[in-house]
Amino acid sequence: MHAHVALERAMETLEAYITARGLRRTEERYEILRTIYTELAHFDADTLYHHLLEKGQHISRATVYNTLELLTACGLVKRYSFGEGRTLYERSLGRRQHDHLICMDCGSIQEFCAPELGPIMEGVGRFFHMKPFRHEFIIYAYCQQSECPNRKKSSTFDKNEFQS
Amino acid sequence: MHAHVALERAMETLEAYITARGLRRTEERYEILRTIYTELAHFDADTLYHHLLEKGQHISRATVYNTLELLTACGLVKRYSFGEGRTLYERSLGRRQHDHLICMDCGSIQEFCAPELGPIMEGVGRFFHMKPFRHEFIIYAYCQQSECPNRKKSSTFDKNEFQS
DNA sequence: GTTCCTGCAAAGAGTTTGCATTGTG
DNA sequence: CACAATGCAAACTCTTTGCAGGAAC
Repeated sequence: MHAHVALERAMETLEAYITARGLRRTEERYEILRTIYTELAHFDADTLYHHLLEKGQHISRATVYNTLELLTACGLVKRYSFGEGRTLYERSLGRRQHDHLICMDCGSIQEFCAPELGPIMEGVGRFFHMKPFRHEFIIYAYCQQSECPNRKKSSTFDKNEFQS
Repeated sequence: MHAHVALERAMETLEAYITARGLRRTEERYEILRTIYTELAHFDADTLYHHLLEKGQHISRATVYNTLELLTACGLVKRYSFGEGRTLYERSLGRRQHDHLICMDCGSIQEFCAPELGPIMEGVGRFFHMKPFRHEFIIYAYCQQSECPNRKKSSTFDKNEFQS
C-alpha cells in the first residue's frame, strides 16, 4: 500500500473515531497523524515532538502524548517497549503483522514477518489455558560487518546488558 | 536444579567475579543475591527494595540498583522490558532458556520454552546479514476463565493498549 | 591507609496531571 | 456558549549521580 493511500485510510479512521465519540477535529490531531504516516517509521514521543518543532509546528508535549494515546486507542498507532526501556511508536494501518530486529551497534530497527509464531503462540496459550491476544518478538543482533552500516550514534544497548 | 544448589553456584560465580575484578565482598551484595535466588521470581527494583525492607534489611535504593547492575553484568540476573515499560529482573543461573506469557488481567507471568524460535532467529539474522545475539518473545494473553485465577490487583495492562 | 561501596538526597529522563485559556461544534 | 483540547508548568515515577561517611582489603 502506498503511503498516501495509508494516510487517506488513516484519516478516514480518525474521522470515524472522532465522530463516533463526539470529539473535536483539531489541527494538531491531523498534523500529528499526517507526520506519523508520511515521515516517521519508529519513533518515540520526544522525537515526534522535536520533528514537529523543526517543521514549525509548535505542538506541546502534552498534546503529543494525548494524541498518541488517542491514535493508539483507535488502532492507528502501535506502542512497543524495546530493550533498556525504550518506548517506541509506529503506525499500524496498512502494515502487515511483523516483528522487529534491533541492531545493538546503532539501535536501528528492521522489520520481518514470521508466520510460524502464530502456531507457537496458540500452542502456548492452550498449555496455560489462556487466550493469546498479541505477541512481541524482538531479536537483538550485531552487524556482521566490523563497522555497522547503520551506525549513527553511540549505542544505548551496549552499556550493561551485553558485556561478558 | 534445586533452589539452594542454584544459590550456591550463584554465590561461587559472584565470588569469582568479585575476586577477578578486585571488588569488595559486602553483606548487601550477598543479601541481595540470596533474596533473588530464594524468594523472588520476576521483580522490579522497587519490589526488591521493599521486600528487603520488610525483612528488616535496610539497603538503599542506590545500592539495590548498583547491585542489580553488578549481578546483570556477571550474568546472574537478567533484565527484561515488558509491555507498558515495566522493567523486570529475574535470576538467570540454573534456568533454561525460556520466554514469557503475561496475563493481561493480573500481570502474572508464566514461563515457557519454545525451541522453534532458535531457527527462526537464525533465519532472520541471515536475511539481514546480522548476527543474532538474543531474543525476547512475549505473549500477552487473557485468562479463559471469566475470573482470572491469578488476579491480585487492578491490571496495568488494560488502560490504553487493549481497548477497541 | 587507600580505595571501593553505601546511603542519602538531589538531579535527570520520560511521562502524566491540573488548570487557565483557546477553539470546535 | 458549552465543553473538549491545548499549552504550560508542576508533579510524578523510575533510575542515576554526587558526595560524605564507612567498610573492605
